[in-house]
Amino acid sequence: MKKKLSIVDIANELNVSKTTISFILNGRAQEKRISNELVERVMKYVAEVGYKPNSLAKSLRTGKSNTIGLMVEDISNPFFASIARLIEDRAYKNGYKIIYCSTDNDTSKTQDLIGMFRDRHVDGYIMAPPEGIEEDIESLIKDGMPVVLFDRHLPGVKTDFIEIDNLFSTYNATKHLIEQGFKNIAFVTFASHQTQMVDRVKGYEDAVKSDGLKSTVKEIVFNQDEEQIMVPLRDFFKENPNIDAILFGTNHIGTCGLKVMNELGKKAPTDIAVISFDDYDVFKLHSPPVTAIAQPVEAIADNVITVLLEKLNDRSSSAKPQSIVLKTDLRIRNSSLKK
Amino acid sequence: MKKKLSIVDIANELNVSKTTISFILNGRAQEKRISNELVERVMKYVAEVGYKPNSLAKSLRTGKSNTIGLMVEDISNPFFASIARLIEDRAYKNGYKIIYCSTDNDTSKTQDLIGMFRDRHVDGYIMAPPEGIEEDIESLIKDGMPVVLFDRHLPGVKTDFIEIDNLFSTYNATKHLIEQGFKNIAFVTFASHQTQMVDRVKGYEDAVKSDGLKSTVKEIVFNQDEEQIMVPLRDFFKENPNIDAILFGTNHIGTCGLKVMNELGKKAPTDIAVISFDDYDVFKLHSPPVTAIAQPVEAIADNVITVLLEKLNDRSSSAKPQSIVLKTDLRIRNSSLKK
DNA sequence: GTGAAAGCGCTAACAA
DNA sequence: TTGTTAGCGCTTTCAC
Repeated sequence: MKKKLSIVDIANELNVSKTTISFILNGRAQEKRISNELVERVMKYVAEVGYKPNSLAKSLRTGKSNTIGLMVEDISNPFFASIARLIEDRAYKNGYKIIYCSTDNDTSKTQDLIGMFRDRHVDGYIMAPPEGIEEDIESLIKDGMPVVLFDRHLPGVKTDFIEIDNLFSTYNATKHLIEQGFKNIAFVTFASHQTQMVDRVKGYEDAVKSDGLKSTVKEIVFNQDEEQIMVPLRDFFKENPNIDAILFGTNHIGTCGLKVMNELGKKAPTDIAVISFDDYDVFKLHSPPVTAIAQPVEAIADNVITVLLEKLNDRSSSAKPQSIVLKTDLRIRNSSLKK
Repeated sequence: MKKKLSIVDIANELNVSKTTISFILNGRAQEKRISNELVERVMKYVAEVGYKPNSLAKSLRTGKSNTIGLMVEDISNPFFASIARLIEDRAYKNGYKIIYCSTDNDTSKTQDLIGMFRDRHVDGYIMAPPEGIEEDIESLIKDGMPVVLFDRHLPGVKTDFIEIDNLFSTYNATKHLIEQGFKNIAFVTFASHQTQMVDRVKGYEDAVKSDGLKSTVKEIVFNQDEEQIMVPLRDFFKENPNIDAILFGTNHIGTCGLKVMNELGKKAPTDIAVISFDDYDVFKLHSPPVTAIAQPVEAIADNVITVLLEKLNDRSSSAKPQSIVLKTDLRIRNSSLKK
């Protein structure tokens, strides 16, 4: 186990002061008017011995850790997993590492996690915030930490966020079902006061109401566990035999919904037409293919990281927070077409 | 933006030396025979003002970062995403944070990433290693870093790894197809020299050979991009019209395979029987449901983190590396049953 | 039982 | 143009 070289070792070996080395390594040679010759000699030696500055020490000194904290609801959910992947790529390209964690939409867990991230001196936060976390986020912002929210935002908290047009998405999807001639359209979602969920419900309700149809909203308690979602779904189907179309509010519920429909032998679209939020392989490959509200995952990730990097590079600027709202794409497939 | 308290602030406020504070905070009060009274006073004050030691400084001093580096092939792949989720939970429970990254199975990218992790002083490494990374891993180990591999291992590199019985898995799946009466069974996989892939091919070949059947292996160049996988798959189906059963070597290929079959109007199991490695919603919900080789994801994650924590807690022990091989579960569904 | 002080490796103000 | 030096906040040896 060879000992790691420090800047002092380099300085001694080259008979130069460590300051000079530091300047050269940090690209400030020009500014400090250090001779090209020296710069070259140093760079060559550094490359040769493979010296890498200790980033911990650097962080301690500069207060920067080049780390971004990413908090999602559940990293194993395909929506968040794909966002995470894209954010990771872009972050690494810009010299940032990602520490991630799953909040499970649990407020107190998230508070702990924020504490850990803070403790780790992450430079910035990207999160899909759970309910009730407003104060913690505000305190983060007050302390000058860049925070970018996505998938939802916190009304009242002034910070940047990237989200999609949830209201229009479900409105549009519901309208599509209505146009197809379905009359008894249900919306199944997680019980939640989060903005994205509230908007999704509202979009659905606006649409059914505008056509004088009955609104049937089934709210399920948030849970990662499939069985806990499927139980109330089974009940729902039994209690509402007259439903002829259903809109699922998230990919997780959509997948569980399809499973329950399978169990019960209900076929789309003949028994019940189906649309789900989010577009994944499960929906594309299903028989029949399931109509889905596709989120622009790449654009979301791009915007998130772009906004965060902007804030990171320009800490002082207290420019007005940006709210970016992206469009979704209703991918119409057989599951929602009236025969 | 309130200034963060340091141990010195606490010491001054309490008129005690920072050493004493440090001892108390690190649970060495007893050992150092510090008066209970003082301990209490310090603890009370610390709790009151919400003082948290600067972990960066602590890491710099102790060399421990309480961070684990997790390197998977692609965090957005459901297999790795679910493993990541489980590892995350267990790591956090034990006071460790996770920094993750996706290797894309790219050797030089992985080398960079290892460099970053090393630079960040992660305490331990969990990885699904790409090919050609042997030396880097060995150098990690030589430097005393705990490394646990999973999903595959590197022959010749002496370190702990957790994997599944790949050979038996595909052997068993192939046997199942043979028992069902299929005669022209193909195996479609990524071209790779990685242990898990080699074993999967071998399991398949052993099975077909043992029954005197022809072996048809289609190797596809590794790629995350679906289209790049689907193109050779389309060719394969066209060039091999007589295939009556197919075994997909990974979930990604399996999913793409189903898509191509959809395009071409080929139905399982009547046109071609299908089995895929890994068991996910796509396969469960498919019509017909797809027979799958389910990996024990939880057991893998559990074992990985257990072994790593053991090594972390007992650095000195150069106990013989553990190789844990777990069983898979062939979940037989309609896609592989002869009508 | 407690405290002084060295030092982990680095940056940057200030000197020279 | 380069070097000296003072910390960043913490742990730990050694002395009292």
